[in-house]
Amino acid sequence: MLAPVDSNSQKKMRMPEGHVLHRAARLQGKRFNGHALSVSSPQGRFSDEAKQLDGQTLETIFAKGKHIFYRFESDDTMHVHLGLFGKYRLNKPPFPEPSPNCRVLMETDENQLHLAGPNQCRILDAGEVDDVLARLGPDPIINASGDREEFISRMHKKKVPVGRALMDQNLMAGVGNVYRSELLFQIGVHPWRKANELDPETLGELWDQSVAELKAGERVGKIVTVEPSDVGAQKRSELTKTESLYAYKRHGDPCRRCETLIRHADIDGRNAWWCPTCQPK
DNA sequence: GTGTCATGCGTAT
DNA sequence: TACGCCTGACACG
Repeated sequence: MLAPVDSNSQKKMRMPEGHVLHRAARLQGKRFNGHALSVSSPQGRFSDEAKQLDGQTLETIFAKGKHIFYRFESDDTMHVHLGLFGKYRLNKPPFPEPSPNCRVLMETDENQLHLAGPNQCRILDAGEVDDVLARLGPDPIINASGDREEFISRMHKKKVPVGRALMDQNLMAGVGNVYRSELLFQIGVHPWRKANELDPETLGELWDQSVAELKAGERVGKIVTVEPSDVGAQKRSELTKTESLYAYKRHGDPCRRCETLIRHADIDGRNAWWCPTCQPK
């Protein structure tokens, strides 16, 4: 079981939009599903709950939107929402010391999961899990049968800017501030266009683009929306860090397609970015 | 060292 | 609309 020192990679997962949680569920599930876990809370804020879970077998990990659920053999389910700051680390032996703010530490002999800074971390029963899931709109990474139509239907009733609607987790679960700007750029829609004034084809295109981009983000572990040809590259893997996005945080920089300067403005307290030429009002 | 900002969201006013 | 909550990176003096 001895591992070379440099293989103890601390896989930090950032950017807590939906793709991060689905990726976390997949990667963590491979390591922990079906195992009896040692569970503790070095920080102390989850101590009672950790005792309740300690020694139980984890049955499954699943995600919807930005929420992730760990169902144990007792049917107790740990529910985590990372918020802005929450971070996971997956460690291999020899395990590092947990940081003082480590809310939850889950271990087998082979793997350690370190969770710090979550917005929410609590144990739910089956009914409470259903309540959380029911609050969430269709998730493009799950993309279940009928979700596309459901999304179009929900959006079509909203007389609010589409830039606001996209952040409403009840309309579509998993999109955050980065994907909001990127998806609207990709389909050429200005963030202030009213959701209910977009035609069904455009809303369908928005759903399809969300499916494609969030699934790609889940696979790669980061948000990369730029088509390589728009920056003179051959494939996405050749893009540098600063080349990966079209609009997000690029105000004052030229659009990658038309060179118009990217603009930004506050929508409900969060910045949104767009190209005034590619996304006409 | 201090202040600010951030890829989120719930509650109070 | 404001605030509180969770934390870390960065700019600034």
